[in-house]
Amino acid sequence: MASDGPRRSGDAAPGTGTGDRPERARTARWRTAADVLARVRGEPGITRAELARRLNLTTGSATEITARLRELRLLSETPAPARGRGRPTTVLAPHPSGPLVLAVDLRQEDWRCGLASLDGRIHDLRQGRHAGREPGAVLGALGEVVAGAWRRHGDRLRAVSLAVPATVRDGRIVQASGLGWGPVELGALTARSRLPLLVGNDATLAGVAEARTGAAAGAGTALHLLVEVGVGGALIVGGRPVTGAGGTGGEYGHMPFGDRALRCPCGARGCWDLEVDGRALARHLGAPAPRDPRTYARRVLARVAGREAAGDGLDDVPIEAAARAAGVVAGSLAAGIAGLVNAHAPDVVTLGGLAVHLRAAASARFGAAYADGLMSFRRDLPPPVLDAAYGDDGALHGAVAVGLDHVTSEAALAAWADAL
Amino acid sequence: MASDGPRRSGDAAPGTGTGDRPERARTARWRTAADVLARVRGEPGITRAELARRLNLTTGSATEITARLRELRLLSETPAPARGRGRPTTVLAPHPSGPLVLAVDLRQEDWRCGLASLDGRIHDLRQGRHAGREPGAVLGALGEVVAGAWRRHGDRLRAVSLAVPATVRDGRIVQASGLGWGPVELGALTARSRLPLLVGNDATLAGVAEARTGAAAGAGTALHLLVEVGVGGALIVGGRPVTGAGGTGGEYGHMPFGDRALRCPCGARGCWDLEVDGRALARHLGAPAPRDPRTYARRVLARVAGREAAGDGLDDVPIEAAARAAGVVAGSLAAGIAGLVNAHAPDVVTLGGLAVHLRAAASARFGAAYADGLMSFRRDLPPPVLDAAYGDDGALHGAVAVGLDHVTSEAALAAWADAL
DNA sequence: GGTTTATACTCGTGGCACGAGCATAAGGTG
DNA sequence: CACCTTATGCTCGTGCCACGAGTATAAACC
Repeated sequence: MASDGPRRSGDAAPGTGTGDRPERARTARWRTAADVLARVRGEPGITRAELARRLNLTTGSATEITARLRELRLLSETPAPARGRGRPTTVLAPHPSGPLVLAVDLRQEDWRCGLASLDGRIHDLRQGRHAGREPGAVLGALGEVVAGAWRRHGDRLRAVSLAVPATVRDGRIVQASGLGWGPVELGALTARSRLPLLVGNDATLAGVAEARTGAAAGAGTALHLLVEVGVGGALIVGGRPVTGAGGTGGEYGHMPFGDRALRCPCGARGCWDLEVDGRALARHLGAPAPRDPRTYARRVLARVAGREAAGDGLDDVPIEAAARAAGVVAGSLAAGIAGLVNAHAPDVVTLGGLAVHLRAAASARFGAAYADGLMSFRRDLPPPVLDAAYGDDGALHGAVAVGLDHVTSEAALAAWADAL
Repeated sequence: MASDGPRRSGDAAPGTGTGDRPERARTARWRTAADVLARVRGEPGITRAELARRLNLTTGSATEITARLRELRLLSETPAPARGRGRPTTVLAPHPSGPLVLAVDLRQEDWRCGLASLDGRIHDLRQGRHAGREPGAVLGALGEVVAGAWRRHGDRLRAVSLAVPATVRDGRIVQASGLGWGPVELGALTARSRLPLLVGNDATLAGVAEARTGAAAGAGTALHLLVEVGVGGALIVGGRPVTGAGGTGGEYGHMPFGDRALRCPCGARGCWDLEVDGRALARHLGAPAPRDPRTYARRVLARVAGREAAGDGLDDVPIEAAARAAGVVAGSLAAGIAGLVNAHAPDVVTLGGLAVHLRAAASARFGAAYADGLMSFRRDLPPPVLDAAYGDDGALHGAVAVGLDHVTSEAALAAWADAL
């Protein structure tokens, strides 16, 4: 098969060769090691004995492989607290001088970054506000962040993983309406350090985080939907997002679930986007289109929740009207979700951003519209719709996850070992 | 456990160990063999030298592995036609006494089946009409087919792969509206032979066939849509369909792209289903709902194409009206497809069944609605929409593909070798 | 202090792919 | 027709990995 989405190396696609040297065995050899590291990440604090059971390793193999990984500065072992009889085992943890991933979450107003070790824990969290909105200024600041981490950690830093509030194609930004950006190249961020740069959409990465270790943990197929201005999201299968050609998928807000008479800024018609955010609330309230639909929506929903703020500019909006509008919008959201559930049959649906508040503001209406939109055979056991566990931190944790996937791939482990 | 980490060749369940013995190495050992067989299937008639290049094998490894696979009755080698200088190589083909898969396509009026060898070629194609519509009668006949193949081929038969025009959950039919069936167990088909039984939706499997070796061959992400009564389909990523929990996904026809006022027999509202098939054509023509929407639609579209058949019961329908109705319906189909393309960003879209004729009957309207529904950044290079290459044979070929995936899995190869 | 239990360690074995060198079967050339 | 060129196949020693069986160890239990 041709090159495509899930870029990583040790992948599905019984396709053509990797194109590299005859180094087939060189990477294949790391298969078990990669599995071990994945397990350590999935269950931080796992003991060696437990690991061996999970992976069906004999004790001999476990001894060998942990020794190897310790030697390679990938894992460290510390005595585990005794539990009952038997010889004490050890807890597996990332090695203190093992590989690191720099995860960066670029947001509309600011950025955040953190260094992640192999267990997925984030250290050294930093943040900063954008000085200006221009791509050059923002990327300059991020470039400094990358350079700083590279200076401090040298070869321990193995990848940079970036979450952006934008449509991403082949590692480049196609458009970021929230930032007011058109196409932006990102390669400069790691040009000097030559680190692998992984770029993903923020909603997609938040979905990855939820599916791996968040509210949808354990789900084979999970659907994450993030509402802010419009709807973004991702379908995550086996922990990997389905992002399509070039990674531009996940634009769920541009399915025609809405009024065909409305033209969306994206260029299409009837987009779901227009039915579920602040713009929709304003329409239903007879107000003009808000300049900042996100803040506007939060204010309206706060009003519904009885937390009216003075000077929110909504003094003339009665609570009943706000509640009605929220109900309609929550219904549109739920109906669309039901359609997506019909099509994709996720085990769980997770909600992020405004969607959480929208549902809370009109939960009965939401639940009714959800049930009403499901095919009847799905109603016996409909996929639960859960609030995101990571809140606003999903994108950063998702970036960590994707970065570590890369670093613990067979090829990357082989490279790490080669470098001693 | 949170599905996570780099997922290897295996399958879904990224979770705990396989649950089997410590037979980790026993199956892992077959990784390269599985890759070789996958390649032989992907490129029937491939030579040994070409294979080695594709998989980055040294000539020594190629010698060893082909010898092993020949010994195991998985592959056979025949001299390849010489091409230029150099020592002649051999063509790899399935072994004459290698494993076989029985693929069965259960359709509304009849069934078809064939035996497939490792290269995916179908031998010994048979078919039969259903004597009665009752599940018992139909499954009885299919049981005979399975038993017959098992008698004839014994242990060479390694799996039965079944395509059904139904919603499938965990290998069972949930409902098959075309057949008028409710839930149906299928395990009895292979209870005696104890063969693995793989069950899939027909539209999903047709999509698999198109994505592997049909019109979408080479696509990393492909979307297949089949219109008959309503719309079925599948998103295929890396050759594997995204079928969700229990395999019930792919019900694209039940996304609310349509008129929210219309209640669908499925229980939901506004289903796309209702906008794109014979029922929609009848509505737009002011005719009562047809009893057999599929035949009705074919007749209307034949009329549009100028192939009016006497006695088709449409004598009072002017061609212009039929063309108008077809245009509206083709537009609805295209608009929905555009929405799905926005959400999933496939490399290619393939059409099956009525969808092909619908588009042909109103190609301008279809093309316009498709473009109009795309996000503007997708319009530069929109995914091509192609007619299915396999026509009505997609489901059977897809069943073959899935069956062979199973048979050439590492675990199945280990089992085949153990049985000598 | 002895027993039980769970786990770790040692070591010989088999399997696989590799790499280097040699062998072979064609086409091309004079 | 002898000889060269080219592409490929074959042999064999090597390194690496996980296995399995047996042995050793460190705790809790009695």
